[in-house]
Amino acid sequence: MLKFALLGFINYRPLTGYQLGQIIERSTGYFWHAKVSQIYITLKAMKDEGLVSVEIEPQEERPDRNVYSITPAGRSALHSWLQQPVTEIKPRKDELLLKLFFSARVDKELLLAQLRLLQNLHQNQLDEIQTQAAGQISHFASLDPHLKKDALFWNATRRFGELYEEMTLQWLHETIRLFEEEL
Amino acid sequence: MLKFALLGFINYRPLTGYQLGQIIERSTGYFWHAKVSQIYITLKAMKDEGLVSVEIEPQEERPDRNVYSITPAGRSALHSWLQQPVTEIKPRKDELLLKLFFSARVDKELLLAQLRLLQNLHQNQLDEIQTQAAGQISHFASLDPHLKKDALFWNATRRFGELYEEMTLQWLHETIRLFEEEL
DNA sequence: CGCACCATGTAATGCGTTACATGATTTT
DNA sequence: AAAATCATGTAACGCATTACATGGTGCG
Repeated sequence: MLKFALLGFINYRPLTGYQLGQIIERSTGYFWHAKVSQIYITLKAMKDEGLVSVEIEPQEERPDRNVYSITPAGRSALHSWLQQPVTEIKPRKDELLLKLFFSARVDKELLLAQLRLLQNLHQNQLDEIQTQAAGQISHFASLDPHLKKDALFWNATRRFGELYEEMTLQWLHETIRLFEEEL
Repeated sequence: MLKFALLGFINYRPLTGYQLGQIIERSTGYFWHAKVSQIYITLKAMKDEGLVSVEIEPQEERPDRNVYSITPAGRSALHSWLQQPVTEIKPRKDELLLKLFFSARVDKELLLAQLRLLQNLHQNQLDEIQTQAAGQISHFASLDPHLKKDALFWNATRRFGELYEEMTLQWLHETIRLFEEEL
């Protein structure tokens, strides 16, 4: 899966593993992520599969940069992946909900403190999505008129993140009130 | 992590790996899941750690049942895990959003068909959470008056699932309209 | 007749994380 | 003086999936 995320970005322009790490963190961060170490491993596998080609840019005083470009095979793999519909809901894993599920015997105040801390975290996340992420999208869209349509899609995913955080905040609010009253 | 999910359920009563698979599927399904094969592996590791003990119930005509019970060490591990707060938002991975992010050049009708299919899936999921899951909770709560408080927590996690599905349906609705008008 | 259920498990593979290693440059 | 940035990678470990293997019971 990470393979296709990398392919998607390299399809815009040639990139190094390091750059991919930064781009993913700043753009798809709230619905897709990867550690740089894993990106390096995956890129190497993609090269062996023929999906990308590498060009080594020698540098002085720093390790050489490995710049990856998409190949025709890579482009066709990306396209056929994009064509394939998502036909089922992939189950998620949420550590907080798992913990909460079994928390009937945990101290009430500890629990409430924990939920209030999460309110802060999610409020910050929401703010970032509404300002930084939105700004990022309009910035990149302005670089090239061909990216106008792409920006529409980037924004649709950003919008999901926004709604998700708002929903989570609402749930936290509800749950805190419930626990305050019923425990 | 799965370790604690299993521990949490075994803490209610002794269970086999097979039963755990069913229980997880029916109760925590929308925020935590596991394949039975992985459950067997994890239970064995937990036994070696001393968190659970096994009793083998011989059966005729069927494989013997391995019934796992929680040990004092297991109980203390569960408690200390429950005490530890979740202090950061674990990044999620959403295949649909990843695909959508790069879908600017995908055929409009294909895309809309795909999103409408997802509307169905999420509507079904919402229905299940509102009927089957809610019923499951009140059923188990009625078995033992000691579980009243637990039911409050089970329901809080169920409520998250409900809000999540409602939010997703809203986003799908929004996104479909946007694409119908702007593409 | 075939499928689902009960009940356990192993082997191969893939994906991901954490920690480690190197080392100069720029910013705080 | 310390931390972050640039830039790559390996090794060990943990967790998850898929496929395979066994084999009786009960339902439509």
